[in-house]
Amino acid sequence: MENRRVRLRFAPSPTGGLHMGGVRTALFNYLFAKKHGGDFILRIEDTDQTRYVPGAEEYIVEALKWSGITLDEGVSIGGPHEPYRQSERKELGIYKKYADQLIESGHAYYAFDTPEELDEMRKRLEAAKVVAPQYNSVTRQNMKNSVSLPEDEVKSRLSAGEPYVVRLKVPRNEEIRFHDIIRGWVVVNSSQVDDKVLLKSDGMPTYHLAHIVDDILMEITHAVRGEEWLPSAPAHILTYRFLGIDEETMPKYAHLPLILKPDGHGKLSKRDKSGLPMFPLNWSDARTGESYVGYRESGYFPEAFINMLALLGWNPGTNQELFTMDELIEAFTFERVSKSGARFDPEKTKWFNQQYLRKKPDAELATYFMPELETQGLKPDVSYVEKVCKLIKEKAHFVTEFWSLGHFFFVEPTVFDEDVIKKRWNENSSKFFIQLIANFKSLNTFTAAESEATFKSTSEQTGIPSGQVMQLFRVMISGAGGGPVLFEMVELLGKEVVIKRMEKFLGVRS
RNA sequence: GGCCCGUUCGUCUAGGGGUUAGGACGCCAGGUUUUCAUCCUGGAAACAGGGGUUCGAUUCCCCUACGGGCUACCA
Repeated sequence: MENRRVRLRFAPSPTGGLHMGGVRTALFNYLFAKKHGGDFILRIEDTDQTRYVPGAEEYIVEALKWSGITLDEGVSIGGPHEPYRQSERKELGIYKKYADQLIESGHAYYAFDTPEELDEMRKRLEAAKVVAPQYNSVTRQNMKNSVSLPEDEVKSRLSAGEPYVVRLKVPRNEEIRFHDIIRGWVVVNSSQVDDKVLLKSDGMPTYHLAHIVDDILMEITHAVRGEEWLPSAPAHILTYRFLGIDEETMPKYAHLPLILKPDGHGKLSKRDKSGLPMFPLNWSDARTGESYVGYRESGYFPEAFINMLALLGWNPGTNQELFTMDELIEAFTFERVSKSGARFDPEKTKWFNQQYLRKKPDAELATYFMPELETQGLKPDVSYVEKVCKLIKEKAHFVTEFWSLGHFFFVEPTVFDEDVIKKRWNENSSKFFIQLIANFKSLNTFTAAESEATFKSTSEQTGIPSGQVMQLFRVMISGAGGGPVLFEMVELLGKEVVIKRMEKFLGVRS
């Protein structure tokens, strides 16, 4: 074990868009693999034909790519353990072979019960107030399977082609102990574990068999998954044992705490009242026709999204909160993953994005802003857009806010903040601004410092305090009462534009 | 119902037998920016409850409560 290459997999089932909880699971797998110089693998667990959703697999691949989680092996890129899709592996007879092995060694058995009979059994047990109504070492005796039925009947049913499932033969009363990297020792009595279906009647394996077989074959060293798997982990441990795989060789398990809804109760669902995206990318479900917004389309940077996710249920033990992917890889350990579920905070999520927005070079920001400007029918000079970005990025949380924050850098404002005008405008105002226009006109250069100095001197000259007119000035040239640093904004707009807007405003108002 | 997992400010969390229980988001106040935002400073804000163990428990143990998960031929 110690000298084996570290290999982790993310193994989602393509039953819909990958939601953010899934991305976090992928991320923790990825971080650990990379920290230990190992491999990160994407395997698709599409063993449930009835829940397959077209496009889901492609979505998963794209979402991981956008998130900056790169694959070493798996669906979409291939690798030495192909195929990476369980439906295809099933065709190879891989799972059947292991199921047969378990039957031969007496650790699994055939069961011929119909869904109706199973249903009936559960109802009967419930009516009898049985504490744990399940298919297990006790109840299997009364069902139709190769444990309860005479051998020749089993043979004839089998040869008649009667549908069957293969079930794990869980022992009666045995203590199952296993070590979880996050939770420590977990002890469960085998009487709490039911005889899980390993192979379904359509020949497909269930998750319980498939993930184990594939983890063995793909030489997975650590199985990291959500807490919802904790109750079935004892069955998985048992299966490894029955397959003759010792504790040292089987993957180490780590069960991650769940991500909880930002408001209300329960684990994260597909849609949330908070209005925050639950998916990394936009997702429209071909099956249900429903669509969901993504973080990407809502203007989040993948770095911010990942950073936020990483800190949900994990912390570095220091005060550092902003991490690049490389820093996360460096700092990540399972010991610092918390045991309790984490509810995520929409406000903090926005804050992360803001932090990244500020760090981005203006030139990069401009490339994000440019397409928006083009859809507005504008063809501005790139260097001008960069300067605009420099000024407005301090005000924004998202690039998607740039247009509403900075449209006046490109087009004349048409709406003006009437509240500010009502509050500040008086009989002195036009006097001040007429003088200001005259003073501006005499300026040869129009830097922020010069326009500001001129503004002040005009205030002295007219005896009108600048506090009374400054915000009005802002409204005149931008329409809004708030915005970027005023005189920087003035410089960028330029003398001609500023004067023109002031004159126009005064013309209309007075 | 049963089983499993969990429980530190509103939220994410650090800490750990003796601490002024630390940080971040958000919130509030003051300062800067003669405006807004930014920024700076400060503030309010937490160990679920009850029993033990101990000189001393938020920290260790037990119980209760609460929260979450699972309880399919779904993953």
